Amino acid sequence: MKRNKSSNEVTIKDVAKEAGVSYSTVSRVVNNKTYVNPDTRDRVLQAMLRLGYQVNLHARSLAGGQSNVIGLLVVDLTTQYMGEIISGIDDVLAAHQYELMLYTTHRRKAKESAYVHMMARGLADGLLISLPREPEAYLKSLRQKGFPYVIIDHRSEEPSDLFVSANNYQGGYDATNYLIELGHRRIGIVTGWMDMVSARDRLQGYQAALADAGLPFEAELLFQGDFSQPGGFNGGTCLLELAERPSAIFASNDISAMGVIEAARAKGLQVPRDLSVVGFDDIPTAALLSPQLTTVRQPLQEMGRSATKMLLDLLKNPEDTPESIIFPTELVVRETAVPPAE
Amino acid sequence: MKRNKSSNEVTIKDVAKEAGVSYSTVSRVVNNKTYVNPDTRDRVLQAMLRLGYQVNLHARSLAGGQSNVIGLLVVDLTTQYMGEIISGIDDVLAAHQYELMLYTTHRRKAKESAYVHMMARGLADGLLISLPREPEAYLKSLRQKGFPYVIIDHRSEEPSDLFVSANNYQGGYDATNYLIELGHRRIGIVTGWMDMVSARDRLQGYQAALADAGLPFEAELLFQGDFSQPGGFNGGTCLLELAERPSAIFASNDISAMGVIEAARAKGLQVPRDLSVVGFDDIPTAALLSPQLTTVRQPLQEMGRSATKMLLDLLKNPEDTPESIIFPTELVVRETAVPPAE
DNA sequence: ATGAAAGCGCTAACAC
DNA sequence: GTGTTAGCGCTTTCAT
Repeated sequence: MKRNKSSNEVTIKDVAKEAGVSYSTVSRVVNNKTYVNPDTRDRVLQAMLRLGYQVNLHARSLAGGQSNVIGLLVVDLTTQYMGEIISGIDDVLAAHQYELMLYTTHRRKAKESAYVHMMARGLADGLLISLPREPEAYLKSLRQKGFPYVIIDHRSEEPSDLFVSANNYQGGYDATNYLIELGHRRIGIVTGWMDMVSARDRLQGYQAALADAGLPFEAELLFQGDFSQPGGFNGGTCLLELAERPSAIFASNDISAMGVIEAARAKGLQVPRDLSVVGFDDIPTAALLSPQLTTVRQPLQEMGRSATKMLLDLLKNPEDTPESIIFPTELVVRETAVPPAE
Repeated sequence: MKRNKSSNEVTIKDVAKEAGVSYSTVSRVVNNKTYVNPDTRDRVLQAMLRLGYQVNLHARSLAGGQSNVIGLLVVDLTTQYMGEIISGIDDVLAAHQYELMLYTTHRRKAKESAYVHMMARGLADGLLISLPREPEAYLKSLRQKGFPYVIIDHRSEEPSDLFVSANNYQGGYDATNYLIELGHRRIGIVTGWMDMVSARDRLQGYQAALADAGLPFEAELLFQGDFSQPGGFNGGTCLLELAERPSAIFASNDISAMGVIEAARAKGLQVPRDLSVVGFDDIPTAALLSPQLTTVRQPLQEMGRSATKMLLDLLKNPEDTPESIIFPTELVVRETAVPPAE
């Protein structure tokens, strides 16, 4: 079975013949790194146009060139959270003629590792890794190879790792502190996946704010969520069934905040009159809900953009040592948090 | 500059040496199509494991194999609409060990064509094209090559094209008819991009419903939108400034319906009391708004899944001639449309 | 059942 | 400045 896919594809050799030059000259024109006589270049360009030549990226990559593809590892594509990040990534990739190859892990650790290895095998020039679940399983081997990667939304403990993140600790602190300042004393928290640093940081911010205000941290006010709406719903339901019900809940992301609000409604409670809620992320939907969601904003698009820029920079100048970035978060005061009733 | 990327990568030859066989045998084991002696196979498998072998997809593809990559062309990644479709695509791709390569056109026609050609050049085994803007520019060449592709959400006029779509005409009809049945007589419409068949179909459904009810189609009640929230806002604003204001508006997708609602609010009007609104798509956010959006549901995930299945089927059995699918739409009655005041 | 060898299309030395 | 040539890692004949 001879390949029929590319059988009638025009290659560099066809162009060479058409232009009456050797095919390495064509390669030079295509890559335009080395100097080529303007006349020759023109002839080649003409021939390329006439024949409708297109590089074969596989061949290029195999031959030692670059693939001009960036791999992106994501847990799940369907969230607005990811949508925002990806749009940032895509912005800068498009501006630099890079392509995006997407791998969705669906939160399966095994896949995470398999994908990373595959991409690092030549498919991609560099890797963007978002929300890694078990990074140590493969990051070590990437490091050994010197394969470039940047982690998004994960404050890596490994000093040599490059990452872009938001200040989750401060965000958690601010959210909680805002509720405290409004007068709340019993403040519940619905956390995210606790195997993620960002989720832990938000929790620690919550605890620190409590401590700074002289408020006790009570285990019964903590519900381990999973950054999902059902998770938020369950969390909200549990917390609201407590004998001494919290007057406010800090949900570790907007989606779970929406779940919490749903739970409150299911119990006949009104938000914010009977329960104040603060989320995290500030996804586009947050402003569209009614009441509009008070939340902590992290600059997701910007994080995607920065991570991508860092990676491309690394690709261009392997000697560079860019610095990881931690973006500040910002409390966005809207309608779901008010002083407690009494 | 010798490639450093793959310098220390283990290849098929390393495995061959380790296992004491020729490297074509290793290839056979890897692809396990031809028969290989069980013992030999075992030895090779062991060696692969020991060495941590991973195929180089570029080499495979170059040598005439498949890339196991599906290309997806999208206008814009950030919408929930796309998110839903992609998640459907991703579902079935993951189940079949295919990878997803994403190309975002940002609505630039030129990019659309360039990308398609590039992918068809070997990067991808098949193409999924969503919301094409100017398909005729490149579909012809794909057809000539016999390169497999499926179009998503575009009812192609070309009989040989394979597509998956929803019944946009019926959806538009149902939405409008529902408003008519509620008692509305002046019903505005905010359309989508009119170069898209689906947008035109929705409009025609609207017109047909009007006609069937003996209602005139008035040009001033039509606003050409662009499927965006600002577009919906502008449309809503214009329509609500009409001397004789419509009592209901059919927005051609949920996002622009949200814009229409925003416009109504900006004018001090309440939805649905002063204005009924019906959207299209039923994106997840539609149910989260308050009031909840009445809309026409199209099964986006399912559309993504079906298209992908069709494509993979085509890849497996090139002789197959699957049929294009038009999914039924479904009116989802929620809270934004009620009988007109009076 | 397995080995040998010819490319796939391209890049990057190396000559001239 | 341009041509020649040796691979990149793999699949696939063609032998044996």
